[in-house]
Amino acid sequence: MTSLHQRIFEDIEQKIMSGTWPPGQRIPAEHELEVTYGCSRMTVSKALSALAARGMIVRRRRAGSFVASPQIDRTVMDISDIGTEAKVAGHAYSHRILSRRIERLSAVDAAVIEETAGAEVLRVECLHIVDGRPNALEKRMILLDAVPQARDETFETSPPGSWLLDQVPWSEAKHIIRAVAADAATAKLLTIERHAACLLLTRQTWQNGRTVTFVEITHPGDRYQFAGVFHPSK
Amino acid sequence: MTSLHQRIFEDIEQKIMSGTWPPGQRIPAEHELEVTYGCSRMTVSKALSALAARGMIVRRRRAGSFVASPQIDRTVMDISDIGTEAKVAGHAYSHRILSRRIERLSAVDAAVIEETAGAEVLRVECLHIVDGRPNALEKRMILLDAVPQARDETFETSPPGSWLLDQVPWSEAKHIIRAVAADAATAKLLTIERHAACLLLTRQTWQNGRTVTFVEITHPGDRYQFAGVFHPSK
DNA sequence: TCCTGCATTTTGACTATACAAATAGACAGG
DNA sequence: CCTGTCTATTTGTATAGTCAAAATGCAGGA
Repeated sequence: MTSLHQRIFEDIEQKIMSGTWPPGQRIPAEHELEVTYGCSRMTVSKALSALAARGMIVRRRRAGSFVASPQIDRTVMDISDIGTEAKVAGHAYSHRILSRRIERLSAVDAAVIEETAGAEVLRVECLHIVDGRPNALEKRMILLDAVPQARDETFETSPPGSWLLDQVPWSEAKHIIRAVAADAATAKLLTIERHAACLLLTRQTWQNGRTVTFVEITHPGDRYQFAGVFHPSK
Repeated sequence: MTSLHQRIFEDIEQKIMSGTWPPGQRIPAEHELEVTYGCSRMTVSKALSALAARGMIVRRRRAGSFVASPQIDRTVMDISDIGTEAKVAGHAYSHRILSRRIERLSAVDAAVIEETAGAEVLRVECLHIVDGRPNALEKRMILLDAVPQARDETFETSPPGSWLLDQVPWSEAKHIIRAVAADAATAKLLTIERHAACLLLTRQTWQNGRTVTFVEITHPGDRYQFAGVFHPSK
């Protein structure tokens, strides 16, 4: 029922999503795929073009086609500092792990993320510091079923978010953005006043239908914003 | 330098963006475009497929290809009520125009939206009410150069946002989302407490490089959220 | 060693054609 | 008038080629 170019598309997509073909991996040339799928080059090309349009692969003449690096954050929107427009240049970034423990998913949490209660999760709290000021408080759950290698990870060298991006090459994500008043603990950590307006970003990430991680990131409202440009073309 | 299918794509896109071909308009069949551009059907098809992938046109066998309805809000993210998950069914929606006046763009505002000072703008303030509760305060500027027909529009029957969607078929948009504390006036209008956390959505919309409108929409933080699902595939 | 130019590979663009699938609209029958 | 059928149109998918453009990596020369 599904067309051939669609099947090829999904086939390769699956290989990329599952990590079988990691970022940077070279994809067989059109001519090779033409043979493996027993079809014409146009059909292969159509599938690869679609993958390129989605940003999953990068194509370069003579060099070949390569699995692109995942950029989940970028595809959604940029998170930029309100004050400084010069966001590209020299940011002093650091992070601090506040807590880290393994526990079993409570019934309430399980309902929220729509997974089965009792599953082992790694809970991490992390404070992100940019140019000396705390700019985000991250509360994360990582499903150890999906990412077993997280069990022994301390996240000291690289924060949970970017560490996960390396471990789980591609995924599906759902974002929710809300405005909330800071509670006492959050206010203290972010060095803002209690009840100050904060941006709360919630992101749940799946890989092949299984929840990988669920994270709540609180940004001080007066310092950060989400921005996105959406054009029909280009 | 640009490829032919790309030229066809841009050609048709321009006709749609400018409103020459309004939503619902039927696009010449592939066979006709094949003649007008003097190329093969495959090339035309590639351009039309790309337009369909971007959601600018809808294609149906035997019927033809049609200009799709603009859905700028949808392409970005859904705005959903936090409380009720049953958002599809019976919402009692109404709006109230709080103020409406034509003035010239101040130097400060001109700098913000990167347009020339002195341009005539229509300023509208509008309160959106859902199920009896105010859910958004909208402060909008409409550039009368770009939308002259707004001069005599009262927005009583249809709020500025949806009215504009009808007038300006397609556009480019930039969104910024921030968390802010409600000031006294806003709090009163939205019937929330002063300093309560609010989601502030700022959107600037262009058509063919000219600013059409600039709007700030304030939502009560405890009642509303922005949500978006982003998947690499499908 | 480093630079330059060239050959070869790989993607990009396009043509011309063929058949399949869907369905709008015309037409016939009750 | 309603209903089912048929047909012509239009898009969807695919093949099998050609020529062009890019650029890698090698070979040869300074």
